[in-house]
Amino acid sequence: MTQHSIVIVDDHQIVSEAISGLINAMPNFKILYEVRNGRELINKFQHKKNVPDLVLLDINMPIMNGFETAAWLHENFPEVPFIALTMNDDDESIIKMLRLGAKGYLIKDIDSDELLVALDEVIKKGFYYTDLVTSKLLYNLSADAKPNDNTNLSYKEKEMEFIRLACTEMTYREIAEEMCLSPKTIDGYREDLFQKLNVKNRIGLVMYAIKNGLVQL
Amino acid sequence: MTQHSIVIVDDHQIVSEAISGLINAMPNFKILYEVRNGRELINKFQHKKNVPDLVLLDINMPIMNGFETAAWLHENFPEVPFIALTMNDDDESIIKMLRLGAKGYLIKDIDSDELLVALDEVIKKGFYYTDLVTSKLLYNLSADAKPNDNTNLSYKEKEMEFIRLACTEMTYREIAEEMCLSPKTIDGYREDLFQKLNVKNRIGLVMYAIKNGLVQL
DNA sequence: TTTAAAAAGAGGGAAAACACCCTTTTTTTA
DNA sequence: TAAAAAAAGGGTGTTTTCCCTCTTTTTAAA
Repeated sequence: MTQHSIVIVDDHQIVSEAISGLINAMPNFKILYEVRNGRELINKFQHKKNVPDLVLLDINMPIMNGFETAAWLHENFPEVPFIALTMNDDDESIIKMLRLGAKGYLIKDIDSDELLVALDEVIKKGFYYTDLVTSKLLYNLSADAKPNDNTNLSYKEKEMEFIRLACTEMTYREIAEEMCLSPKTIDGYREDLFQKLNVKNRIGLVMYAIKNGLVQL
Repeated sequence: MTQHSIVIVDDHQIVSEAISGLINAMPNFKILYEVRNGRELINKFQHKKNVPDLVLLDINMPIMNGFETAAWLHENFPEVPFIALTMNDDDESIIKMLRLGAKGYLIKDIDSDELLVALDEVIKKGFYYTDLVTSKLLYNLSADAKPNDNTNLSYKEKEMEFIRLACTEMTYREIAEEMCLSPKTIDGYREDLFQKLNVKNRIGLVMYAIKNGLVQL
């Protein structure tokens, strides 16, 4: 039986040690070493003998976080699979990690059995995606298929009207006329929305509106 | 134990019967009826007693195919889950079906055990996605993995690059820097494209790019 | 029912960015 | 080597963006 080497990237020493012990207890896996952030991992990887068969990666870390580390890994060692192992269970983190090439995404409260199954699967078939991850993927897919799923962020009637018109070639002056409001009022809508949606300019607003199905194509 | 009712929509009588027999052999499932296409299913659904707990749906059928049927189901009976059970294993079919709300996607050469597992899972937790499906979802997620087939539409490399960047919040000055060109050259690209695509301003360009799949969302 | 606060609408002014002319230089290529 | 294409520049008016302040209307509380 071949023994597979694993590296843990996590700044929480307790967690890191616990996982380490757990994995070392298995005959077919062994922890090569543990590091506290991405920067340390990069240093280690300079020596070929320090490149493991798999990396377990936390997200929240000082100096170089999980996303940056994932990007670096994906770019420089695409043949080394990594699994995100983190507390973050928000959509953005999951999607972001998957985009960055994560072969699995585990929430830290999983039981040890599942972790070992995940390691096994990733080594054997290259990936291990839980139902949570699958559902995020599916949701991501249907994001534009469900235009009227904006119940979380309620847009007022006028605001929606403005957003729709902002996605056309009309100038704000023309939009104001169309909506029977002063251009200055429109200016107010614009500023409010930029702030609320965290965009810099009208292009950003348009892209947001499209990505979130606020406008019909 | 509750017995769950299942309906098969498939024009291949042999397949339909085989699956039917298989499922009826299980104590917790029973086939309510079989139909040969979506139109027949719609007719059946007019009576409330004919609405099952789950639908098994083929894609290639005469009169009303699987996609149309899926769309109708999703629209009119969103509470009735359906699993696509088909020969098509191409990306488009899978993605399309998932978009239409399929709770599972099975290729017809699966063994009977897996079909029963799938039925169980869909009834219990609402969905059952195989590794094949998951991998398609993941593939769909990665933007650069799906090159848009507009390469033939005479957009030069630089032009495409500009269009992509024009769909971000970057200013033209920043785009110029990113592309290692003078802002004035970018200005030229812009004017050419406005003319060529018959748009008035950057918003128009962005909308054109999105509508024509020139940019990935 | 009055009153205070919040929200919507409107405005002034100014810098930055966008859009549109037209001309010149450099590079490609036929 | 001449023509075409790409890159770059000059100048200018318009639009956008981002500060403010102010009035009117709605809403909610006293």
